Amino acid sequence: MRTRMKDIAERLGVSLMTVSKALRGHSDISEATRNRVLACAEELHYRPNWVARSLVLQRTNLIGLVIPDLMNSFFAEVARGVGRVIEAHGYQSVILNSDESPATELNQVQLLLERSVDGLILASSCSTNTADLLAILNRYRCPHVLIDRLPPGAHSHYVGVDDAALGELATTHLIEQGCRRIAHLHGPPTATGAGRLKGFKRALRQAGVEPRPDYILPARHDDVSGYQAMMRLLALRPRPDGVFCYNDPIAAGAMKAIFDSGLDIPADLAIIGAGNVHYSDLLRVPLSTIDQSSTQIGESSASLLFECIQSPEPLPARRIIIEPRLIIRASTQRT
Amino acid sequence: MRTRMKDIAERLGVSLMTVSKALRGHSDISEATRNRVLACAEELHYRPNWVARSLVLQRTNLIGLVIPDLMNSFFAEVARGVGRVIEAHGYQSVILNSDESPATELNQVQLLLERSVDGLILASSCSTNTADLLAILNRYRCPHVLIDRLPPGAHSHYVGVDDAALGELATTHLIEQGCRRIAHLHGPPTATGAGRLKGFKRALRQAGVEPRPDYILPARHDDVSGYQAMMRLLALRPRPDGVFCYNDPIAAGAMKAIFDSGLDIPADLAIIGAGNVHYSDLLRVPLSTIDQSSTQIGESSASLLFECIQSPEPLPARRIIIEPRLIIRASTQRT
DNA sequence: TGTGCTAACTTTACCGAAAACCCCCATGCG
DNA sequence: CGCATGGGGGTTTTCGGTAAAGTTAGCACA
Repeated sequence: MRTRMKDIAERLGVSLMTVSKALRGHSDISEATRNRVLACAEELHYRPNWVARSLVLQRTNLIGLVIPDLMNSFFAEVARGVGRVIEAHGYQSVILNSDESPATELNQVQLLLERSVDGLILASSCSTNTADLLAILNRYRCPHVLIDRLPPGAHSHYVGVDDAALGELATTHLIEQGCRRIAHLHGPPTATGAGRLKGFKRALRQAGVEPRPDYILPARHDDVSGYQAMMRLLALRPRPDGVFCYNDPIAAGAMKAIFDSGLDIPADLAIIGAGNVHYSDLLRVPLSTIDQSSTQIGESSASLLFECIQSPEPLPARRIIIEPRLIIRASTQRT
Repeated sequence: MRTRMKDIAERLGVSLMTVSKALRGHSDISEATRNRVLACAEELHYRPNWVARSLVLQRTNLIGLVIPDLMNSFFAEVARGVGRVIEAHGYQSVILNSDESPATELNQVQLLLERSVDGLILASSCSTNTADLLAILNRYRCPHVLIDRLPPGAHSHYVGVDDAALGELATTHLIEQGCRRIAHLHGPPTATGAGRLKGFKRALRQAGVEPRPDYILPARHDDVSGYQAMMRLLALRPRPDGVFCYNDPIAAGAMKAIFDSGLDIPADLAIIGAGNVHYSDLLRVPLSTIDQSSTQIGESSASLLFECIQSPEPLPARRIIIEPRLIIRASTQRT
């Protein structure tokens, strides 16, 4: 049986409250008593029970982290960044994988709130139907920070990259590398996906090229879907000579499709992704990508969340927008 | 303010207990009363408070998952497998990254136990000094399953691959591919690392080759350390012509080192890893590896953990050993 | 001698839910 | 009419800890 404060109190013949105060270094306990309590606690291996403490303090020291895909190294890095910051504050995180499903996500958020997590960091897979999600978040008045994806209509704290700028940066780079028939494999229909698509189109128009609808195809979010989408793209005539992919896993899958078709990267097609996952550099052809400072997103969102948690009243919504950085590797270097 | 059962009770003019029973479908509440309670709960958006429930039920519906490196897709896949099983049971997981540090891990396990998690799944980074860890686990009598790494002296439940068999399988494959000067980059000094090393040596001796000590070098667990270790290996004369790497990230880093040195894979050196992370196939040269059924490890360990949680008394320690499977790709195909 | 103050504890209330146990009244039956 | 039965609910205690409000003894001071 686990030792409780009560056990220590009985053993020492003092009241429970004395033990409680002594353990927390309260001032009105004598040095002698405190030492007796501490020694006894040590001897009985006393450890506080966080559930009980949470109930009375109305604080669980737990935050929820909901992300769409832990297998994507981008989000794994975000999680690591979050973990580093919160563990330094004595917090831990419940990490949930929504698998890009808005329904699953809604359910997971609901459960986290029932658990009374002190805060929430959420990379939402919601696209259009965000009302329910936002309603729940508001009802619980639970501090939360959205990351990577900002659902339309949300006026929450947000940390992420400027997606239109990201799309423009990637696409412009392809144009500068001499690509003329540029395609886009877009991801899930989130604000992030929409922003990148918008930047893609804007860059093309700025270069005097009208985006071709048949060059814009949906993928999901993983390499398998990237492979499939790329195969369909390769069947088109004229074939694209450059592809901007929503993220690196899709780009990696797309590259595999290109090799399997006997084509060359970047000679036949240039490829660029987004996210700069750590293995991009190790791929068959090192992948050009747009860095989104994944670890920094994690750390910043966690820090921001703590400000919210510590603030007695809600803070005005803050947006931390990270500048996308172009990482040029072999997959786009045609010269 | 969040709705409590008490609020419903007051609003309806019944006792708190009536509400509690009605919500849980207890038999001694009339249909009429139950419906009134349910309607009111709906109207006030009542949601149970899990902290309070945990305190009285002595059950948090939370399990702890401690892994050495979430950035390694192998462990991300394990986490996904665990998540799938436990969420179906209404559980969630607190995921912690020990970063291959035994001290961090010990601390994290301690904290999880203070949180009264109902169970623990642990891929321990402990090598020699496992006494503290095992003592704590035993003291709390918290059901736990070790995965991937079985510390010496532990008589806990375990799910993992037969590491000696894995090392032997990988090394034998290199021998069969015609490699004669075979090196090994071993990982952290865990039982897993030791087992793979043992299998490596055994395979060599079976082929009548005495393992050369200078061909056995330590790496940590990530691609960066794999790169560095490989660079040292490449400086040796005669140069190895085959390398078995502790895991895929190390192998990926090693491959990069080989390319950076202007050598060819597999013509100059054949490389094999372990873990079969999902991007192995997308690397510069698709990586041969040993599959460890990561998702299955996650699912099996979670299922086993639930058996422990549900069993009134401790189950005899069970070991689920998964057979390693050889995945042959280009990095070892010399013919 | 009485008063006030303070150090060092103790008591009481509470956090939100669940379980054990008690209670009241209607009904049935001999 | 008296008693057992049971449906439908209420009271109290418990979980392990915290906060605020007592309580007691000892000492200083007028």
